[in-house]
Amino acid sequence: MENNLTIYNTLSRKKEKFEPINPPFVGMYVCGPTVYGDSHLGHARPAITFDLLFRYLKYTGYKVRYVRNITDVGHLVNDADAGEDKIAKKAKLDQVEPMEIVQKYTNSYHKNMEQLNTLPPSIEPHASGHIIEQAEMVEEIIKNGFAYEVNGSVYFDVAKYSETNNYGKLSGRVLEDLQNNTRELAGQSDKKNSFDFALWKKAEPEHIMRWPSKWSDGFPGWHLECSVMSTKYLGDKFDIHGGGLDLQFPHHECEIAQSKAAKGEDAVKYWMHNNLITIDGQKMSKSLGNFITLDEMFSGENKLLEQAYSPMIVRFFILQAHYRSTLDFSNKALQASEKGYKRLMTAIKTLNNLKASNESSIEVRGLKEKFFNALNDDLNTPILIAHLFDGVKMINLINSGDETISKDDLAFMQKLYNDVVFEILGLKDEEGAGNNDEKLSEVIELLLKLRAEAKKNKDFATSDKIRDELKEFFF
RNA sequence: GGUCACGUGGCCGAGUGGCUUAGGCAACGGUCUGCAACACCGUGUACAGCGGUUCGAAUCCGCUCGUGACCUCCA
Repeated sequence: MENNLTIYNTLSRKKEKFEPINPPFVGMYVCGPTVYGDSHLGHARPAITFDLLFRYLKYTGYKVRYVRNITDVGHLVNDADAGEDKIAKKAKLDQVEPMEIVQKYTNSYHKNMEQLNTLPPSIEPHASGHIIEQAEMVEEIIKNGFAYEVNGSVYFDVAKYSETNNYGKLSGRVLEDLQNNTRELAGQSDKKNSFDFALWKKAEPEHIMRWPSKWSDGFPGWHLECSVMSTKYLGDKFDIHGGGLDLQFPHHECEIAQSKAAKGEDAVKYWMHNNLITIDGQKMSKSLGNFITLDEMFSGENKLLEQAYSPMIVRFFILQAHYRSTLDFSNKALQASEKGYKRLMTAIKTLNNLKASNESSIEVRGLKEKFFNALNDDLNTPILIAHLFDGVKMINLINSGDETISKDDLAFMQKLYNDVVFEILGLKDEEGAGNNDEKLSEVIELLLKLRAEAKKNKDFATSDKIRDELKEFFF
């Protein structure tokens, strides 16, 4: 499969040519959500970034298996050693079964992701469905001498691992620094070193989510599920592992260590990290409480929001920034995206109705190369979108009669825009007030037709009435 | 405190040595329109500060200031 894609590999801190291990197949694993709350704007970013990559690789012709997990075994609320299960905590509050929480928020995550027009992953494994495999990996790691058991819990021995491996190579951390800087946690710790991390945790009596194992009734460590489920479905070596920048350390660093300790070789070829969405320059996150849920974005029901922003506006907003840059949320920025997005959609409609001439007075073929060069440069969607607007200008000039386009060139443009905007960028036209009620939009069409007729007959009273009343209903 | 990023015009946001006046939004001027909205065309302002390297730096190096991320569950 031919491609000129380069992607930034966090491991090497450089852009590298993308060469699959096993073409035409591509294996891609992305860290999914912990399902204990509504998904927020921050969740949209990796979902859209890697949806774009998924779409583009498929468009190029690769057979892509995209795995994105659901974390539902409940990780700890606060610190590693003496916390409460996050999901169990929420369950107690709501007086429901933990798995009910899991189901509820998995459903809402799916709904939001569909609204954002992200394609469902090929496989969406749940951590709770892979307890046995996780226990097996713990055993492998113990057998290979990189883990130790204390009081029913099993910890990864980072110091031992570091004798023969470079712990910290992904995040650029140095073990000595970690030793000096890791905060002393309150309470006793069974760990040999503060930087060791749990592979299996013995559950305290009040801990609801628990599974039996040879070490204790407990639950798997937080980094283990990704190591296990990625290699289970993509093989011991696979192409791409993605996730948010905040997962780089310790989560992904630990994954690397676990996989290497268990299998003897690195599992991942390209590590990709999307940057965070900020609000007033600060990271938007659950712990800071400054997040806006996607449902709120779409409905406008949040104090920070001046209006509702439809899923495609959010998608376009995110695509207008490069995935490795921070993206600052503001109403102004969203509103700008809304206008830009509508302008693009209008132009595409115009393009589809354009009349061809005998020959083209402008050069349109060069656009394609510009579009794909941008995409190939580490998915530089802001540049791609800038070039899309170059084409928008051409389309409008042709439409106004200032330029002409040949039949072949027109067909070329139509296919190009359709492929790039809808298939690859995953945008879609949301006309009809975001309602997919076809009957309703037909009725509106009818009203608009009536208004046009009234205007034609200089019956402005009627036409203005239709306009104003429709406005009342937000159209 | 340690490690690592970043600082571009009114706002968002690309660009990493020499014509990209990137692009979007806003602003301004115009076209269209019964008025308006929409749509379309055209126009301006920039590279945090200081110093250095270079024929030439927004782009490389150093320092200063500012902001942020990670070091603890987090996308």
